[in-house]
Amino acid sequence: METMQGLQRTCGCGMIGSEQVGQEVVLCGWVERRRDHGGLIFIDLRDRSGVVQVVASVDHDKESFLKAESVRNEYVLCVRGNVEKRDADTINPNMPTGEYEVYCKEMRVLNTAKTPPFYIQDDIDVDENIRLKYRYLDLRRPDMQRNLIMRHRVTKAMRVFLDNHQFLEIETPMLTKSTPEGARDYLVPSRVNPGSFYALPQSPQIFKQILMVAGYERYFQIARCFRDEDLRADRQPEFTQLDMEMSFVDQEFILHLTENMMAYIFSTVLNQEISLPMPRITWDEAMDKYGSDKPDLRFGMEFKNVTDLVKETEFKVFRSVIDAGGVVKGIVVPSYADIPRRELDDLVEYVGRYGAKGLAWACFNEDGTIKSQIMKFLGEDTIRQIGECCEAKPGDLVLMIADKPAVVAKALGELRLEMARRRNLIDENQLAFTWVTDFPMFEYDEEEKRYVAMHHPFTTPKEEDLPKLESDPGSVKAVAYDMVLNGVEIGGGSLRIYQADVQEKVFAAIGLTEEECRAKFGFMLDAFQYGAPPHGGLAFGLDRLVMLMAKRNSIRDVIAFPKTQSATDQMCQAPSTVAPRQLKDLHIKLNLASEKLV
RNA sequence: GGCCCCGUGGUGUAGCGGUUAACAUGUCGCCCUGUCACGGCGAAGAUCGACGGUUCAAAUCCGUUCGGGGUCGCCA
Repeated sequence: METMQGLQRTCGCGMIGSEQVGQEVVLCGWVERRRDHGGLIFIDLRDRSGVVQVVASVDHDKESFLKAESVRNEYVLCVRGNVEKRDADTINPNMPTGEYEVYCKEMRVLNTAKTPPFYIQDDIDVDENIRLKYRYLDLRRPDMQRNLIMRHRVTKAMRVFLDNHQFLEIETPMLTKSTPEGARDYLVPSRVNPGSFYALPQSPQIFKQILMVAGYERYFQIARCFRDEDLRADRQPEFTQLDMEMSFVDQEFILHLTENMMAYIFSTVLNQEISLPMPRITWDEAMDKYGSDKPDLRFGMEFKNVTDLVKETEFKVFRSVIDAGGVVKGIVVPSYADIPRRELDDLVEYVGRYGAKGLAWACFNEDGTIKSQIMKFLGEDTIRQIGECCEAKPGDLVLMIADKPAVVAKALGELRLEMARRRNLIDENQLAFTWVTDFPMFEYDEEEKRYVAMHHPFTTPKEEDLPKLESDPGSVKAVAYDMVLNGVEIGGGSLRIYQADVQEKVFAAIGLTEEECRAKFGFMLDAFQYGAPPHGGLAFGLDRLVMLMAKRNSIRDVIAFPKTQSATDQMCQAPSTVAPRQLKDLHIKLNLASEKLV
């Protein structure tokens, strides 16, 4: 094996261009491919900047040619040679550096490599498990490098923008106090305090609010957060937020500032302009029209409420739903009146997964005729009225669900998305941002039989709803907002409560006693008695944002070392058992079911 | 906790009661001076995730289990 002694890298492989022609360069990188033609060997040399073709031939340098014969994929090389423009008939138009090549004068094999389990290139089709086990090879692939480079550029743009707006980056603790409400905490046992545990933060929420009390006025942090819940394609047990908080501002200021930041990020990183201001929709309207608090606005298909048209019907299915306080809503699928019967059956099953007990359909055929399985119950006139209400044109399909409002929202909302995907109605290049505002303050938890904070209990209720905190908590709206992009929640926040009497009422509404409040966040309530300024903020999910910007389907593709669905790290095999001595130090005694003991 | 999909040479797949377990690619050897998914010739490489059952016979059927993915619940 050789060293780089005496050689200094001059540029990246992907940087080779017209300026270097005729010059001697020193390149370092990995062998992507070797093509051996006998007396002439081509090596595609790759580093972070890209790939360039290195030529080793007996005519130029016998010694490096002999080394090139023994080189294999992913060997680490240092090459000294001259950059030449290729002859016109040997140019490779598929390669950014395809007009040039480097004639090898000296080759050093800095390291060998085992044959990798998969090719280090884009568009590979390899089991995710293998990719995660050999993450260092997966990360060597150009598209993964692009993703992580993009992630870096996004965080850099955030820092530049926020610094320009007088924000300070301040770190908050990783070892902190377990908070009630919300997700399960990851716990860390304390050695010096037997029986006590730290929690890893679910978010820096309380600390950033205390920083406002402490007079820092504008704070941000690119913060790691932890939640011990089940994983999804867009959910990891540890993830990263851009966390922000600011004092002496109102909702308008926060929305304006952060949407400008988002425009700056997209402009800087992707060279894409976002038109501002972003559209806004209230939570009530979003639920009413799209059945979701994170509507995908890249396409229409808004819900139409047809309850009034069918409320007098004798049709038992609708009748009983409406009598029980339910609604009947429909969506129009454009130009799909000729939907196959089999697909309709399939859709019934699809909405069933989201709790809908059935699916009513009406095909408004091109020739003016109508086909519907509920025609015989409602009559043609009513079906035509439904069509008019939904603004269905000839050739369109109307799909309807009758159920409790929450079930209609969920099932019809998912159906709307599914039909848009199936009918190819989504423009993948569109960026549909929207703010969703005026979230409910509380939602009712059926399991615990009490109200819980929808956002978190430090969110301020809308001023005009304060009188309803005790009498009708379910109707209280909060000064809370989410930023949504293409149907994905990428950020959310609120104005916070800074007055003790309001905070007390909110705690009371979610059934927290005074003692519980003291025990859980007495320190925060204390802090707020020493001059808490009005403040608010929000947090962006960095992983999801970068995932959307990089057009990936999973946040695992924009996280260097992600975990699998069972929250394990396939590369380093975490979590793992520990030595009895470590447990003893931590005062921990395991109590595993006997069959799980080794 | 529920539901769905996947697991066969290094990698990706085919095979779905009896096959010499097939194909592509990679790997190794020899040849090749303009390739770029180079090419030609040859070779090696799998007890079909694991365990148990049914059967004369199991990669194939059944059960259990492990691992991966998607999703519902969950995720203030």
